[in-house]
Amino acid sequence: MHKILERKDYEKSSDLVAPFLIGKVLVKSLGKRKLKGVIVETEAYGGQNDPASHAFKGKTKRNEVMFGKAGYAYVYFTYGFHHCLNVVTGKEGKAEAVLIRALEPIERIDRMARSRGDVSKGNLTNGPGKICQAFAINSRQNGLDLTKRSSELYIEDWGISKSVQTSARIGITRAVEKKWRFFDPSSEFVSHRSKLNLPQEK
DNA sequence: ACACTGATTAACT
DNA sequence: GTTAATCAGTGTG
Repeated sequence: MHKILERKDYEKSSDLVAPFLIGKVLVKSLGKRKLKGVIVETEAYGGQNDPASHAFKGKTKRNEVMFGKAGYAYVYFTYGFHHCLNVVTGKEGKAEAVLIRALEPIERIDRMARSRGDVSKGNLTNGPGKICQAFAINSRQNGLDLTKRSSELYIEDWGISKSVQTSARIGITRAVEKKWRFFDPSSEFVSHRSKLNLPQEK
């Protein structure tokens, strides 16, 4: 049995938790089965001191989960279409979170493809909105405790080691100078792959 | 490979 | 009324 991440793993600041989550395994129950994927891309968001964070302007109905304890899921709906999955980090009240941006699918890939409309494997989970569609994550999972194995959503440590590179965060208009995006440069499942400016590889 | 755009909704100002 | 931590499709080179 793989080790499930505990509360204390999430209680550090988001810029530490974000790279820590690279190589960890996201598990989502769907019926009797479990969908699994290795996290290959994350972004850190600060609280009221980060202009790019949803929490920047204080607590609202939408972001209230961010102001709670670490280790809970913050799922938000955006652009009229998409959900995005975050994990609350840091001390209670600081409203920090880590956005899960991309995964490498490893279990129940067929089920993910069905949810996604049978796109190619490389396009199943290479973006935050795509992950939620493939894993059937929506606002019902907002506020879930990720530190219990009985939860329908949690993260495990399989001891997978990955290299981690940083860059500016994607899709934001403020605080663009912060290098708070973390990803595995060798993974084909990272989002915006063609814009990465990486050395050639297959 | 790149730039641009429309889709569609909840929550915010 | 405006905005948004996105995506898929289209057109161009």
